[in-house]
Amino acid sequence: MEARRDVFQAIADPTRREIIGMVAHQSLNVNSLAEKFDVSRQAVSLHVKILQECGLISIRQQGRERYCEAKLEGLGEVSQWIEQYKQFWMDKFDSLDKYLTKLQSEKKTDK
Amino acid sequence: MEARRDVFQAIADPTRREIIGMVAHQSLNVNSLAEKFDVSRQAVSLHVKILQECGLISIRQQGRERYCEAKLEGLGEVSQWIEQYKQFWMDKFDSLDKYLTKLQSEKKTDK
DNA sequence: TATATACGCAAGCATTTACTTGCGCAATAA
DNA sequence: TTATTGCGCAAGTAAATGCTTGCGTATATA
Repeated sequence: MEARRDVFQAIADPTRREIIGMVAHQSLNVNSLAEKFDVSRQAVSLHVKILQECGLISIRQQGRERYCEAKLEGLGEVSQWIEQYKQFWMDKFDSLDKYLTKLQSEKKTDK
Repeated sequence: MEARRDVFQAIADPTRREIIGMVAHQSLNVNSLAEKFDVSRQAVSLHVKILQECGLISIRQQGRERYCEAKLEGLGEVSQWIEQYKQFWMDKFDSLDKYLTKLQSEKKTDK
């Protein structure tokens, strides 16, 4: 698990996306983050490390605790990539809202 | 290689992102797509299959050829996910342009 | 100072991934 | 009809991924 990962890879994992979501609202140290998941602290710790390496979060050491803070700008690369295609499909739907509504109704099958 | 993949996973692979990029401009059959890459036709064929399963491209069978057409709406899920965080970091940069410029200069180290 | 807490490092393991090669089959061209 | 071409379906393989279980080490707390 030592390959150089990029942001696209980082957000491919649902657990990591969740971590980003949680940290986006408030900084959390590794342990309290780990408590929210079913996997071990180690597993979460590793996800955190990966996210950090990709520049999606930063760590603020405070005593023996390490607080994770979201660096959402790191998503810019993905945003940019998506953006270039957005217009292509937006035309077909006239408006984003229309599209989102559609997406929402399709998503009802998930989870 | 049989797990149910989602869109985030699909675009995590650079080859698949390239395929999307190519197909976004014009439909291409599997073989002409494969010619553009260093990997075997089979490998590309598999990527195509994955992209299709994730709803990012659709296949139009025409004789013995299978044309891949981009279904960029499939990126909506990712777009939506990114969008929710975009405001968070946009504030810090005032404008998208400013941000993109920054990203660009950082990217000079890549490839 | 002794003990508990927060974490990272590292080794081990089952899957998944990305590819490859070989084979078979239907559609087209000779 | 007989090659040839386009492509999917395995089967096999090396590497990557996600996770776990020890173990070690600072930093707090009793």
